[in-house]
Amino acid sequence: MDKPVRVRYAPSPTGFPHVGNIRTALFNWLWARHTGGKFLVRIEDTDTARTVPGSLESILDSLRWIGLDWDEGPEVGGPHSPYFQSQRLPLYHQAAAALVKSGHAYKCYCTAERLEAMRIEQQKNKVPPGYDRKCRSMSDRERQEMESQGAKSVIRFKVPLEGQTVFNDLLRGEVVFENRNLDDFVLLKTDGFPVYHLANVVDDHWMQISHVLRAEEWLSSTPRHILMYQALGYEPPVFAHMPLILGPDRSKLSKRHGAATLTEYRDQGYLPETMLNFLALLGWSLDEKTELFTRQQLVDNFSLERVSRTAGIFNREKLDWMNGVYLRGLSLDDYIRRALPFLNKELPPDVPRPLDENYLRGWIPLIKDRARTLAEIPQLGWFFYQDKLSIAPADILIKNNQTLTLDIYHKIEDTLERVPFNKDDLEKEFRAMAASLTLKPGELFNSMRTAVTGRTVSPPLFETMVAMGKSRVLKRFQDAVQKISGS
RNA sequence: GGCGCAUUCGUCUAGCGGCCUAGGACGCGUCCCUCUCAAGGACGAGAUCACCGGUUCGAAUCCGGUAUGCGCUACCA
Repeated sequence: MDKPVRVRYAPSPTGFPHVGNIRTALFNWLWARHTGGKFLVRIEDTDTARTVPGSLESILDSLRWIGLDWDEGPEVGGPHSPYFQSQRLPLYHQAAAALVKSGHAYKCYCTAERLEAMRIEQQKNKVPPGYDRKCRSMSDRERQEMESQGAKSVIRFKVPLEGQTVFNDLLRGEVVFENRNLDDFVLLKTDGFPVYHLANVVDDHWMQISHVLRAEEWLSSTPRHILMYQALGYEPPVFAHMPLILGPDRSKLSKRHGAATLTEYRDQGYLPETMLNFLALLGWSLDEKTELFTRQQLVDNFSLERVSRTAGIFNREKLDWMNGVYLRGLSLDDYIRRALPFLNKELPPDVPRPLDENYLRGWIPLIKDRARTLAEIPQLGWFFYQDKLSIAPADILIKNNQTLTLDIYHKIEDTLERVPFNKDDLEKEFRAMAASLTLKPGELFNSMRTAVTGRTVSPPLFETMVAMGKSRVLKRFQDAVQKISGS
């Protein structure tokens, strides 16, 4: 009885997809994979004026990056090719012609200027805006007249003047619209391209879409679509309107909200598995506690019934936390492989490329648990490469005493020469030194940390020293002695 | 303005009539661990469930209204 599940992600190439767009794609994909149905991608490129170069690639890249593979669509084709609306124009023309013929639509000759003037007038008079249906009641003679003058026309849908349009939203239940609140919207523009509503309905029909899972912003236009399905004699799909993702200011996510596109998150060092997990959880939940999901667990457990109805704000802090969790869970090899692009880009340019792999394998484990994004890794490991350190005297002087510190640093240098250069021996030796100097370990270690790393915050001191290598460490202490003397 | 959708800790959410003196997570605070920072562990602050009525023995959960927020209101999608 139930039709096979066929869902689609239908972006328009008018900009780079943000997390809200991709979340919609994700829910469609999850529903298809969960049910064993098909996931299609269809490009709604009917607005030639607003098409943004590069956005198609960005859309497909985003999908690929988080692993949403499509069964039909661009690049892979499919039984309903082509999957670009700009290449399916005859279908829309046929549908529009059929609607005109059956009396469900009509040609409208109103000019943009008249429409504009009408809107201004409506605003002035505080009348609900909308097309005034001037051309709806034209006689055949008047139409012939316009045609013979070569007047440009659009095709508008003839919305019933009364009655209600009712549909059942899977998430929101029954939604009722009064037809009198709808105006006669445009189906086909003067340039011969369809408007979203027409193209969308026609394609969803021919592509046998079973469920339309789209953002809530479309809820208000759904009655138009239902009316078209009825007029065309198509069977409507199941509708489910997903909650919006809001920016920090609680308005619909848009360009204004900064790093909102998915590829920007990639460039900022977030892992695709983080984004997949996080986006899934923004608007969907399994139970009261589970937060971490593998791709397979999401596929297994996803259900439309558990999709939230309320719009949510994208919580960057939680994203950071989750990315840290995933980062820490990576194997060292995987971690290095993913960090490499960021290291190559951000580490000092005078460090030879390719980066020495042994050296990497030495220090990366020390910062592995400390980074929350891949982009932080070069920052955290910077001092493993940068030999010229700038050091504030206050951070290196012990008991704020130059002579004492100098004295201790000479001892440190002696010790370093003498002791086996491994973590345990170094720690044992320097703890003993601190004790013999009646210093707390921290007093000595923090000063040394500054000498070695140029920072007051670093991974554990002796492991850092070992990873860095004896000669480099000795050099840094020599430099430090110079600095202390000169301070 | 009209129409629609929504409303539980700062944020994401659990809850689908009694298990709720409302649970989890992020963030925040305190403590433990500790050479610093993380990570980890423990504890804690934080929501009169938007408000007002109603239904019911009993309501965060059902109904009505109000308020607020958001969305739509193009020859954009």
